[in-house]
Amino acid sequence: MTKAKPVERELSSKKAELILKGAMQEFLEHGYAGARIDRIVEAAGVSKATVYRHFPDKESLFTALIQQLSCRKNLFEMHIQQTFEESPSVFLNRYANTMLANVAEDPQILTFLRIIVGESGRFPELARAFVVNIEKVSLDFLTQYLTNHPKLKIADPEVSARAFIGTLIHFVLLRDVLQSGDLVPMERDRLLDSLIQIIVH
Amino acid sequence: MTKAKPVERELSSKKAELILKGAMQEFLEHGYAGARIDRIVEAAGVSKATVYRHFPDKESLFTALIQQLSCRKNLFEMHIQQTFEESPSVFLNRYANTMLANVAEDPQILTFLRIIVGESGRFPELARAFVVNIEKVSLDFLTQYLTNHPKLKIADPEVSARAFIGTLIHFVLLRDVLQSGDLVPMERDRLLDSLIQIIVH
DNA sequence: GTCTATATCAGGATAGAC
DNA sequence: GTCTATCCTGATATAGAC
Repeated sequence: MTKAKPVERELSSKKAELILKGAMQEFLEHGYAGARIDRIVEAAGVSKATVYRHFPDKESLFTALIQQLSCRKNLFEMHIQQTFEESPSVFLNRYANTMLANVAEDPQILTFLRIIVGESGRFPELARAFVVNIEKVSLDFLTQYLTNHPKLKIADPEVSARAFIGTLIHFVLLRDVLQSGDLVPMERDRLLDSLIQIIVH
Repeated sequence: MTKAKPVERELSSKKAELILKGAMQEFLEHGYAGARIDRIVEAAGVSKATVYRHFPDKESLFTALIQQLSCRKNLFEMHIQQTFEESPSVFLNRYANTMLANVAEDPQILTFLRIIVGESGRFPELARAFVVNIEKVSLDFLTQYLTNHPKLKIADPEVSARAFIGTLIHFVLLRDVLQSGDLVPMERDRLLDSLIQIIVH
């Protein structure tokens, strides 16, 4: 033990970040089986050998990328102000609109959702990371809110939270993910207003 | 015009059915890009050339198969008795349980859902066929029911139908598709009972 | 550590005999 | 209409120079 290493080594070198960045667009656009290492190489501007020096194989690169994305994408944007002085209706409306706005302004979220669901049979760990990092966080937060707000007397807040988020996810699924909003038309504001009425009584 | 053909020709020959059957397990198991024509050939017990004589290419085979499945799979089993003598709570409970039972007893439905969502970016027509044949049918039916049942006075039945089905789909998505029921636990009967309370007031 | 060059093999699709 | 045999492209992964 002559000399301590200054820093153990930052988790990913510059090249590794380039690779992950290139891999992101490739996997999101083409899915796992459809993704081509050659295109990742080209997008990242590195050689193929470098990719394989950083990641053992295609599968590892894929899971590393999606795990990272599950932490970063915040479908519901949790930094929302939560004050009990505000009426539940107003808060829930802002909460839902924030979520819908996130989806609208970041189309990558849609392809991310498609991948998570589409590959959930072959990569269940990725699906579970998504649920823990995004769905569970949202459900727990909303359950707490519905439980604790002094103006609310909700019989089963956990189910109400599920109904609220489930309806929103289903709406996004039909309209944005499956691109079928015209086949089952529903105006956003009408859905939110009526839904919130149902939830808060 | 010497003699009329006895029957114009049934839509698909025996071989075509074998091919579709083999294609079903292959596409459902591996997705579009991951599916291998060789394995379809093997499963169907025909030669590769025969496949290409019936279907121009892999994409046509895929869309033909999924379109067919969208007509056959009846997620919500529409043949439910709809009588207004029965209370809404009982009916909705049976309706939801029928849907959940369908999912439980036919695991192919799950892989079917994964494919529809996963490939909805590249094959939007398939997603739209699914929405028309399954989602829209269910939403319209339930909207009618909630509108017309004499015991119900629902402010916005269309939204209530969306909330009901959306919550169920979301439940199936988390528990069965994403295989994360243990991460966000929720007992089925509790969800149904509380949800129905919310919907029918 | 990174590149160039290549091994190895499997994919979708087709030609031509029968 | 169906099969056998094959073409050609492009995939993942690695060897070896620098």
